[in-house]
Amino acid sequence: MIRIHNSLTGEKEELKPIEPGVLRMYVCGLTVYDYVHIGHARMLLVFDMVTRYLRHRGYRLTYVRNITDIDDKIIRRAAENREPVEALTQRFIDAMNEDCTRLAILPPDHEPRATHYLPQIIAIVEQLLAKDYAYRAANGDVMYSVGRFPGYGKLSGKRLADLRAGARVEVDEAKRDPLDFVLWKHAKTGEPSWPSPWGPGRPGWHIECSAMSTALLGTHFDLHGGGLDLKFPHHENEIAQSCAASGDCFVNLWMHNGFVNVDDEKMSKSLGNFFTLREVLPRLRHPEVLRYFLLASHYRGPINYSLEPLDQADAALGRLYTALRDLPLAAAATNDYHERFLESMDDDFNTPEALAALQGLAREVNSAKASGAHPRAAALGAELRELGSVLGLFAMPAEQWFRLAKPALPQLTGKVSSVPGSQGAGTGDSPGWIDDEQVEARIAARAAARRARNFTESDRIRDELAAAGVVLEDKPGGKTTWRRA
RNA sequence: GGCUAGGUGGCAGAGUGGUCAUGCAGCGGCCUGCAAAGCCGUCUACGCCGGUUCGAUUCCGACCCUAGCCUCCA
Repeated sequence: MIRIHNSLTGEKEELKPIEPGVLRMYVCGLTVYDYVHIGHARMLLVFDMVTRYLRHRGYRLTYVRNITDIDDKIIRRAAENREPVEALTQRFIDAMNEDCTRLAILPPDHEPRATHYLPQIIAIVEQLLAKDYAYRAANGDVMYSVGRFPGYGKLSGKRLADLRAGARVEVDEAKRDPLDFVLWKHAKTGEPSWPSPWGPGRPGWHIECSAMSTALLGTHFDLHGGGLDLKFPHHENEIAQSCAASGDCFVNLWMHNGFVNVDDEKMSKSLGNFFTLREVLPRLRHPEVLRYFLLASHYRGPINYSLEPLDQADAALGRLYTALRDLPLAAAATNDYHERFLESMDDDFNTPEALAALQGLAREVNSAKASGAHPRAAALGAELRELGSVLGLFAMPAEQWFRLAKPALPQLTGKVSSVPGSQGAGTGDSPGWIDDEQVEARIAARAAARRARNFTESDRIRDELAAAGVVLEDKPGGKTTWRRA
């Protein structure tokens, strides 16, 4: 039984598919006017993990993650760059896809773009107008009338009166109620616009998601996700729009992932303290390190981006790969750790606990190896690899992991006033770098010295390699393996 | 001000009414020519004050502190 924390009720609930064996999930994706930062990466990764796990559990899941490719910031950025909106958005969509590929984030089944769904958006606004949930404001915008929707505030635990009292924004003249939000913005000169029954304009942000989710998943589906910051007002508004338009109950379970913080402060574009994936990834041994780091905390809690935990993730993942090393192929064994892994994941995707199970499994593998129980080690190792892959880990053979070096680039931390470039990235051009063949040759020379019991010489070679970032490990039987530090 | 999450050992981070999270780091041992890796063992914990209880880090209440949302934001 899979239990998931539902933001709507604040409690863990059993996952009950609307249609047996089938799940439909919509996740609010990115607004594309800049590169993907670590906060985005966490959201992408969390729902990638959810997707992988639910499918592992046998559900036929349809995963939709939208792209907002028209909004104020996009228009502003395009104007600053003196480039067409479409060129800007396409550039960053391509960049996002590249970043996702690097992080082994599976593509969603559908990735709708707001500008491709104008007819659906217009249709749902018309429905809302017809049902009197919306009105045409004096300035030409179409507004949603929040007061007309009884359930407003349920998701975010807010009351209309509190919201009105706490309103810190200048009340827009066009609004009947300060909490009303825009469904359709009338066109301003020089801005992209589409024809509509209310004249040329463009959609408001919230209505896009209602239109796209309904178009692709229907008026009632299982799961809806996104970052915690979207809970209010974005998701609250989505509920108001979709429920009012369709009369259906929209979404069963709402999931929200926690933030990535820097110096215990939220990382965001507006605060200017964000790190893009393009800055961070070249500083890691492999993107899997970031995946491990993010999975090592529960998806709903905050996570603080800093160097030490990233190094710890590197070491912890390396430990897993060490267990996987030098194992023949075998059928996976099932054991207590397998059970523990599933139980942890079933319990609201407790990935830290699931990783602990993988670590326990790794210890079993190592013990079996040490005691010479090779078939058992191989079977447990196969199990470890299989479970890890459910979390998107172990994308490469173990041996390959140990050929990767931890880049010697300055790390990104603290407030970013000026972001260091990623020049000098790559493993091949660090000072003192020696390639794999040279390493093998030195190891052969050392082996000869050791056979001659010339330990002065063999230790000299080992020190020499250590200086080049290569660590040797002598195995029983005279074999020597190596890894990059 | 309103609402919502949190405060766990040197670090990160799970979890639980009374035996173990886990990883990194430390220490001791085994292994090794010496190392490294691995294995075994081990030391630092549950914000503060009360209450419930045979017993609370875990339940309840007050307090302190932190973050987030209430405005675009994963």
